[in-house]
Amino acid sequence: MTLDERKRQILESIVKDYVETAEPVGSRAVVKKYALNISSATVRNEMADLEDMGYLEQPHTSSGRIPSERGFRYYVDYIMEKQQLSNEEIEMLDQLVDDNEHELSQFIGRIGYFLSQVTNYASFVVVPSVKFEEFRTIQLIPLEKEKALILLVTDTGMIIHRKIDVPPSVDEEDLEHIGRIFNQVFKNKKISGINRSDLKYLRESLKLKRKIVDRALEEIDDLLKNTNDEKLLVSGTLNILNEPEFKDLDKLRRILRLLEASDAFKDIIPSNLSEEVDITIGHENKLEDIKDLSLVYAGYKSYGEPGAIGLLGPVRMEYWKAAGTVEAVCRAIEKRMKLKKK
Amino acid sequence: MTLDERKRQILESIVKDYVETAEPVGSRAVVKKYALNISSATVRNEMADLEDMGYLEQPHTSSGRIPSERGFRYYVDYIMEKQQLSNEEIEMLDQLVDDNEHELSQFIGRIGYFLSQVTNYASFVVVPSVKFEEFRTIQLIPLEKEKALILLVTDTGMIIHRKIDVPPSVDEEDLEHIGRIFNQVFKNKKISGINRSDLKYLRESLKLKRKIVDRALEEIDDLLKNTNDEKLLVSGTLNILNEPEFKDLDKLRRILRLLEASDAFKDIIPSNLSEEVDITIGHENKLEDIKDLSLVYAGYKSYGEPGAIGLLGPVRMEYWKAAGTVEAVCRAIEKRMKLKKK
DNA sequence: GTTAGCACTCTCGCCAGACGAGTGCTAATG
DNA sequence: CATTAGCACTCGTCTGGCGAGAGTGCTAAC
Repeated sequence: MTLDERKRQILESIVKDYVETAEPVGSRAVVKKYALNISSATVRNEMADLEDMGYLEQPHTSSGRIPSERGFRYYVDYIMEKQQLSNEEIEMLDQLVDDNEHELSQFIGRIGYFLSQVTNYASFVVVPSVKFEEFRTIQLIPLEKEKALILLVTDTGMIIHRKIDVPPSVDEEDLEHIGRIFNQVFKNKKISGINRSDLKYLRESLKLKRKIVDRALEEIDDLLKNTNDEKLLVSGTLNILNEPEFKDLDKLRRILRLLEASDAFKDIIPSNLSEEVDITIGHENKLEDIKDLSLVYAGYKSYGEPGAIGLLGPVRMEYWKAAGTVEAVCRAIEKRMKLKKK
Repeated sequence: MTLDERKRQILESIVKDYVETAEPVGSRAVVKKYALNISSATVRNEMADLEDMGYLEQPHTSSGRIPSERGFRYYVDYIMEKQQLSNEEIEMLDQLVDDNEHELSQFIGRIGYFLSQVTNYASFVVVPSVKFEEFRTIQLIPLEKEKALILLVTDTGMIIHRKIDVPPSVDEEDLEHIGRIFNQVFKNKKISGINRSDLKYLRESLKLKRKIVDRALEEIDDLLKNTNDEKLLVSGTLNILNEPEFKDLDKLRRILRLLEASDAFKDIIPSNLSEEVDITIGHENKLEDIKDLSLVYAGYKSYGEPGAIGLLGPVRMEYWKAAGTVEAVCRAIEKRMKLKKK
């Protein structure tokens, strides 16, 4: 598994050059561009060795070499150093973290956008369902005739709402009264802390309005269930248009479709998420459609729930830049989480 | 300007065939496919005439003809009949209209999605800023330490909110008190109806907390300003990948970029919106980037404010289907608006 | 072990020729 | 006089061959 220093240098040169140009790299190019003190013939010998070992491959007998997926894997594991963000980029990121006005999920969305902008790949973010702790307030707000809005605010500042029908027998004043009682019961309660006696109390205080109370409870239950699913945000999908490997329209279409259908997309994200940057290359991915794409991703925690953030690009990807940026972005999310807590 | 019956039939045949196959149409094909009782030679003569008049053009001297933009224009103006929705489609649309749970803007979003699904073109919807009439409620909800949520609900069921900082001198009880007073002043008031004396009353009732009151007012003002911009929703952008005219990657990229950047996109929508379906073909569009696309669109009213909805496709577009669907969808929106009002 | 040199391979772009779809024109027809 | 059959002609596309160029592998010399 270990390569001598020169082979590593040559492999690195080929990776860098191929990522940049998307063309097979010849022995002369390696010597010239990276100013090694050896002749092209030597490089040729080494390249032949590297090919035997499976790190390089030749599209045709008489062309230069390109790194195989295994070659990229070796590069990523043993040679690559993550590239730090530029000062400018660091500043942009800091600004995102400091802007405290927006909700966490919005912040994470912006982080995703940042990621795709800086790297020129498609980014994805899995925002975990916010398992909030307590209700902060619950309200019933009359709208047009026979309609009202159920509105919940959680301690995390998330707002959940739904419009419901109100029986004609319940007038605005009733609604207000019911809302007050609801709020009394739920306010600052943990979700798990709502017990039978609370519900009983609720029903008894409002027994004349049993119908509307039950309806509201039902809706609240439903709302809590439905807001529980994690969200997937994707941005920068059009970046893949720039990659020459996707000049094939059919391939392109498949990938863009995939990126648009978040359901399918979720399957591609590996489940063993650590907080370290992880990389899967080409056929290491399980899903057929992305066998010629690579993922660079990492996990993070949002209120204790695991989320994921990462990049999707061609196998011929600037892994150093991608990994560096994903790492920086993860640290930024952590920083933000701490900021929130204090 | 008027063509005799036979020329119109031939033009129509060529349009239909070309839209279907994206290939130049030959004289024989016209006769065969559309079972006209004339020979191909006659058709050739007629086609030559139509070309002289500018309704057809020949990509190369020895190929069939394709409709020119002028030809499409003639077809759309004088020949086309809008194709009605299928029963199945009508049912889907009715279901959308009847589902009363969601907010109007969400409904319109779904309508846009429906439009793109049914026609296989990219759809756009301009949702006008909802100039709501009255505040239904206004609340201040304490969150973590020194943070609170300003929450407005309008009579249209729209919810606007923002997190603000609270000076440490203001505790939770104060906040609740302030919220109540705010609500008292604003509740069921028209925006325009909030006058100096209201504000004066507000300030005086809470003069000890002047700082937080001013801050809140400022934020409310800002919120109202910022939620005032109309939204643009685009869906089905990937449908254009199916059109053979966009196999040119560069063209494709430009268009997809355009569709993603809503700012630029707004410019393409003509401003003289009637409630009739309108069509602009190719170079009739002002914006350079869509000179080889066509628009099929119509205006509608949402709470009296003008919005727009339409389709974007290649010049070689199924105008009959597109126009029929846009029309149906507009009627659906109208229907929904009436439903709301009663 | 490294390097210079050389024959060899394979791709790519270019060109010529065959093919075929479709036209325009002419002359014949009702 | 409109319509039609027939035919020569045009032009795009497909195919195969050819030369140039890039890059290799191998051999022999250092």
